Amino acid sequence: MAAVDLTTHPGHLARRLQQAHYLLWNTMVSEEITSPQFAVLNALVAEPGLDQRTVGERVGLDRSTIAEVISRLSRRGLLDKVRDPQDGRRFLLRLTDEGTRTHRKLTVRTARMNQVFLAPLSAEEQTVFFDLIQRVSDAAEGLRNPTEPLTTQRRAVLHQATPGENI
Amino acid sequence: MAAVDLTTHPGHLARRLQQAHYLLWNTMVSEEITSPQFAVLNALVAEPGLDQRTVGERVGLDRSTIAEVISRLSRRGLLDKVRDPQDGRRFLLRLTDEGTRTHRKLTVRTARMNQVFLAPLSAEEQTVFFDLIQRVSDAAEGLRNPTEPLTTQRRAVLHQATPGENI
DNA sequence: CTCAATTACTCAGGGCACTGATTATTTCTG
DNA sequence: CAGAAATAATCAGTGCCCTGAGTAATTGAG
Repeated sequence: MAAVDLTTHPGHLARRLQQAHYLLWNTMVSEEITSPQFAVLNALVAEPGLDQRTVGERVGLDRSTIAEVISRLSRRGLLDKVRDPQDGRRFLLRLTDEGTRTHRKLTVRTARMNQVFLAPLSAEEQTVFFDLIQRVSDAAEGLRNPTEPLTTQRRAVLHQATPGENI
Repeated sequence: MAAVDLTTHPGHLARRLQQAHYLLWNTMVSEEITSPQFAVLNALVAEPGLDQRTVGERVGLDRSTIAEVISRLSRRGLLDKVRDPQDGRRFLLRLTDEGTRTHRKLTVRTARMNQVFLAPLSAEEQTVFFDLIQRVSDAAEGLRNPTEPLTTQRRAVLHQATPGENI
């Protein structure tokens, strides 16, 4: 009888929100190209010639995930990967014509989907929605991604242990 | 130059929010038990003896995912799975003592984590945050999960095509 | 009562997401 | 300049998440 109410758990809500979005994307935007893939295309439309790691940073994908996503996009012929002559560690990424066309097409559909997705909220509520989610995400990101090395206080916040217990 | 601003895309924000949560969960709650796994434990504390499908419904996991999650929890000895004598298709699920202990332990840590996660928001903002996310999720869920069979209007909303284009 | 539909679960397959370890290249330092 | 440290990418491993297809058991209609 010590069950908690998950509707007050932001993590659970976040997961449900993403599932809902996934679903809508699938029916309204594309079954081929996923939302993270679109984010990568979009980043490369804005800044052609970025390297893999930086694209990942722009769209919020870690080194392993971005590698997979890019490999799929490359396999589909939507982008080209060439070694940076200036720095042999990097691969420079650039959309193909097909990639650019796909991005343009999906941009339209994505806008429509966002409208449907956000339809339950008024215009002001939508603004608040964006603001609140962003603030929470940024703050959590900041906890992990220290400007200064881990402070004693932040360490305390993150790792306060239940005395004598560990999972 | 037709790149869009992803910070106004709810799907992108939802993904980032979930990533942020995942991270915090890992450092503040458990590296062994995931948030969806905790949700399942929680559902079985509230209603012991549920079958697999119903647990999935309670916590928002589809048939395939719930099967995997439950198989992991069962492998770790946190729950028992027995065939329903009344209905040979079902498996009835029940936490072991170890499962109950784990749930109790994680409940405390989860509460602490939620506090840290939501710290950037005032109390009123937190309420709004929950409300907005829930309304959006429920609405999207409703689009897919028809009470009445698919209406012409909803079909129109979901599948309006760009004339002459398909991905 | 029998056969068809439904229901619970499983399996195969594709994609996202993270960590820890490894490799290749560049950069920094003594 | 040589060796150490840092950086970009890869790989292996685990887990979540969905769809479509398949299996076994139950239910329901004729």
